[in-house]
Amino acid sequence: MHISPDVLVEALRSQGLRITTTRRAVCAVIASRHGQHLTAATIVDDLRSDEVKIDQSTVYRTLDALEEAGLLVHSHLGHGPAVYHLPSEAAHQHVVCSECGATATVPTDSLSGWIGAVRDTTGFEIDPTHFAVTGLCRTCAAKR
Amino acid sequence: MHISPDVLVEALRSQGLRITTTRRAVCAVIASRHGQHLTAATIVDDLRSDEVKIDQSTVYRTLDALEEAGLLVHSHLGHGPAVYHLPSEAAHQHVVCSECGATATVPTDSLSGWIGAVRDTTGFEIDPTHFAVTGLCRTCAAKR
DNA sequence: TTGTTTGCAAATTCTTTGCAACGCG
DNA sequence: CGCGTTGCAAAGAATTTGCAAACAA
Repeated sequence: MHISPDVLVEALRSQGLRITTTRRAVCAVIASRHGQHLTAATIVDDLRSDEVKIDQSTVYRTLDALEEAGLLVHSHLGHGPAVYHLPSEAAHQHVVCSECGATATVPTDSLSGWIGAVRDTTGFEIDPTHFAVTGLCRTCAAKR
Repeated sequence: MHISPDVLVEALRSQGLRITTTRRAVCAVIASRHGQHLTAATIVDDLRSDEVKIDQSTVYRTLDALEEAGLLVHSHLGHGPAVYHLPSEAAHQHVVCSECGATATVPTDSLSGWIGAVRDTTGFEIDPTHFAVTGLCRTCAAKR
């Protein structure tokens, strides 16, 4: 249930990218908060409160680099910022309450039948993890 | 396969809202382009080229009013602006190609099994139409 | 008249980009 | 040293908001 920042750093290196202090720092945050819904802003705040000086554009660029290296994926939970996580945790579909913002996840494989049907009828190869679906959580649905 | 602008206008009236020239104009565009993927910007452009002077903020506010009246729904096709359509056409799920932006739709009822499973396991009542799912269209998938 | 709407401009939110200075390899 | 990276500031895209003037009821 833990990942070492080094894995991320090494992957950057193997892509021919330079290992800088800021990239190390971003990798450290991702590793330490592994499993959480990380946003670019969260990372910036985390680092700044750790007295690391970093610009948000650098964070976005580092996140992009990690994503191109296949070490990170992001998804969009309704409105608001994109969330990043390790691909190993990505085999789930995000479900967000449009009323209160609560989130839940369901295993993506429960959608495999539907994905196959879409492929057959439209030719689209669906990646259900990139965007969340919205709905109402139990509490908000009850209020209606 | 046609809707009269009057239906929309009357619905606004029955909500206690005032019928103004601009609201009529927005309703007219929605009615005339019924079936298409309408964005706020499209409506503004349409009206302006029809020599109707209207501000985008007014369009957004009118769209909100129509949506609250239950006459319109919007969904998010990946990045980019929200698209609006009549609820009668809403019983479909949007599928967008993350590479080229091509869209397809699939009937929502093909997802009903999954929606039921999500309700049972998480308590969430999913509205699959509000956000599109992304993937690769046949052409872009073939390029990989 | 009076409370609702409108237009305009400015603010917001999230993300990207141009560019000169910086620092890894 | 040279080119990839960074910080900064500004640009962008989509949408929202504050406010005084305009207008429907």
